Amino acid sequence: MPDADNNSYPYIMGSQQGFHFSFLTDHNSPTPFLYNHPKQQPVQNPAEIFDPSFFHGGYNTPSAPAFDSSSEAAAVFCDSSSNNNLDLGETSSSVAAAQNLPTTPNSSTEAGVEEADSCKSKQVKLCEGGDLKPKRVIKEKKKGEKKEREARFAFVTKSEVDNLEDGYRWRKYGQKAVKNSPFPRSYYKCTSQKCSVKKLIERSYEDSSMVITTYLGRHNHHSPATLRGRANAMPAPLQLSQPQFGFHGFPQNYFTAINHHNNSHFSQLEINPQFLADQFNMDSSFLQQP
DNA sequence: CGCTTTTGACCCGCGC
DNA sequence: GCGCGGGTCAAAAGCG
Repeated sequence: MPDADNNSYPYIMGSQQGFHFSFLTDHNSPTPFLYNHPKQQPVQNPAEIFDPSFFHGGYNTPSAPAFDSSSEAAAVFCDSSSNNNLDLGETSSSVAAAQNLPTTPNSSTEAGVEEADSCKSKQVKLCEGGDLKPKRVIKEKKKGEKKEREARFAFVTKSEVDNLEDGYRWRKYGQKAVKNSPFPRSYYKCTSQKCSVKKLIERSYEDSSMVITTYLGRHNHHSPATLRGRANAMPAPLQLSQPQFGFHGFPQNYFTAINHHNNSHFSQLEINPQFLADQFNMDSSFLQQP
């Protein structure tokens, strides 16, 4: 990994039909293209993390509102798994770091706790009243049991639309102020039953025209858009052959670690042009290094 | 009426 | 131990 202080971002860019991509990930990983925080365990299955199916409905859908010919899209990988906690913030902070975004404290705690709630105590999770349902069910967590970190994938898109059409249906379940950013982060879950994929969306503090989208987990079902045949609404999502990507190992030779970001948490990766071309139905000749 | 969004409270890991 | 910050829950409100 030469040139540890190379701060250029992105390293690899590609463009076609008005779209521009860039890729980035962590460097502290046994496998170059995996995000891996120094405190986290190595990722076991790279294929679980890099799931190109996340591109569905995105980069090859120039007629979709968020990806019309006037918009640009930059992609960022920021993947991880096998962590003992679910630190979603890691992703966005990583992305922010990748973009050299400054950080400031948010005001999540300035909202007072004036309301008289008998559930105030963190130890007492039940509301008053014997037969009342618990206000929040605390899942039993075995001691020493490590929570699997979900596969994650993030990219940055230049768009006026926050929630980009990706062919899946999402239900918003939260919104939080982001440290040092005037823009909140929205939390979405896939509405499909038994699918626990989540999506985080926030707008870049540095460039408000850029939307940072982070996916966590893998869909265990097909895109509803695909099933419903929305060819008229938008071009068919990129179809990727599962045997190549999903569960049988990722073709590592598609990537080459080049260097890592100056914050020492990132690697910048060279992506095999042919691979990218294959995935985006592009002519590999368009790929170029900045 | 059912689904989604909003929003404040709660949970929890981490750094100090 | 405490506070911060990120993530999640769930009741209420909104909407088609």
